[in-house]
Amino acid sequence: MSDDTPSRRSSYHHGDLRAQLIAAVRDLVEAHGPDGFSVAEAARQAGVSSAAPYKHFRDRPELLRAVAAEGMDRLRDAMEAGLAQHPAGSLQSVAAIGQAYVDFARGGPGVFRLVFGLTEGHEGDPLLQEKGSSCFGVVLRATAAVLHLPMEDAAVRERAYMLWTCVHGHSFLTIDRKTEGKFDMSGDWAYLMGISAAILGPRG
Amino acid sequence: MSDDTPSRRSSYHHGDLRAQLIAAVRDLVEAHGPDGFSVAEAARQAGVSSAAPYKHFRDRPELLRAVAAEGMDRLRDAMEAGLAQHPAGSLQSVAAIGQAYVDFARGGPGVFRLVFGLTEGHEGDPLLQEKGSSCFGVVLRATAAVLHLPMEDAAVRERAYMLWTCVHGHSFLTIDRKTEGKFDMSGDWAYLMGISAAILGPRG
DNA sequence: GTTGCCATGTAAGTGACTCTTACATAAGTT
DNA sequence: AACTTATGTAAGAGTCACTTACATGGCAAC
Repeated sequence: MSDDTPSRRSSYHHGDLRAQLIAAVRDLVEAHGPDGFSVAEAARQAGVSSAAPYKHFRDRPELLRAVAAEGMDRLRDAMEAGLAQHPAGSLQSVAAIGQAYVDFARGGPGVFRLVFGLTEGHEGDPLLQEKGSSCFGVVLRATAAVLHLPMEDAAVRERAYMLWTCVHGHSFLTIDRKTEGKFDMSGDWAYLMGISAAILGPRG
Repeated sequence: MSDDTPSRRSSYHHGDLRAQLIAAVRDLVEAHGPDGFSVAEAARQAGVSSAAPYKHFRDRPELLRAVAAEGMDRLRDAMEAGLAQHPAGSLQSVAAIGQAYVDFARGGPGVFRLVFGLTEGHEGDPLLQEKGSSCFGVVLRATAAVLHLPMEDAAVRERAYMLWTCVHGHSFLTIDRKTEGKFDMSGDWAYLMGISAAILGPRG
């Protein structure tokens, strides 16, 4: 897998188990889905006993939550990068955020499902809640710029939420293969520009 | 649970195990999520040994698939009913389909996640694929009526797909509680009419 | 340096789950 | 009445999450 982290163990103690477990779980979730993953298998990949992970994570959900949090950071960074690629206030900047979102989902469906799937005990996790709001903030900012309105405006929140639902739904339908015979887009971009224009108006 | 199906067993054979298992699984999935469900618990609820279900379903995924298929039928019926409540070609008729979709998700998040979640081995199931297309057909029909275009028109497919993604995304974000601080709709109807108007134009 | 603390590892075990195998029971067919 | 088939049980193999008791070694205080 990863060769920059020494899997050979010089001593009794591992030294980097927590990070290596998260990496192993990410790979496993990608390979077998959030349910298919097992703590025992992750421990095996890290070369430790099946009890060792429980020194770093209270239980299975907490381990998954750590992976979800890390994934959400990557998602926000990607959205931010997409936004920065186009002039502020353009429809393209909004579509680019959507493209980053869809790419993230397609590039790692397992983690995406984990991030947005309410896997076991995510409900009230304030960390994930806050990271989610941070992602939405990017959409909010881009929307406000297009509409020439302050971010706090109700219309901005409304339109931003509409955009979010579209892109979220498209991402899920894509990775869940529910779009097979229904609508074969030549690419995501046409779809993303289409909804951006429909929801924010054809200006930009 | 259900009192119309006799759980008392007069004889060695159950007589109605298959249907009763599906009902038990539906309840369990609703109570503990698609992952929290176990075949053993379903068997226990039906009052049979833990090996009995395997006479009716090859494995766990096949049992879940049966529940998903039944759920998809209910979804299509609900969408159809929503469509019929408003004059053909009105934005209301489209919004009503969306409302049925959201209600279905909120009313049974477990089954909804099961239906649209690619749980284990759904990928190529032609039955679910076909039932999904049947659901999309309802949206397609309503969209064509609003746009005064034939169902086969590319624009109709495009707009119908956009509507689907929005409603699907809204449903998922709602049941996954990702919408907490972001956008508190007074109800779904305003949102549904909003996206219908944005995507299909303000006629209707 | 020695001593003791403590974070982090292991071994072994509990109870639950999926799914298999071998067998028992009933119901219909010939 | 005998055969076949559908549908149940009992027992068990293999896996998993998680616990408990114990082992190891890095590090601070002395």
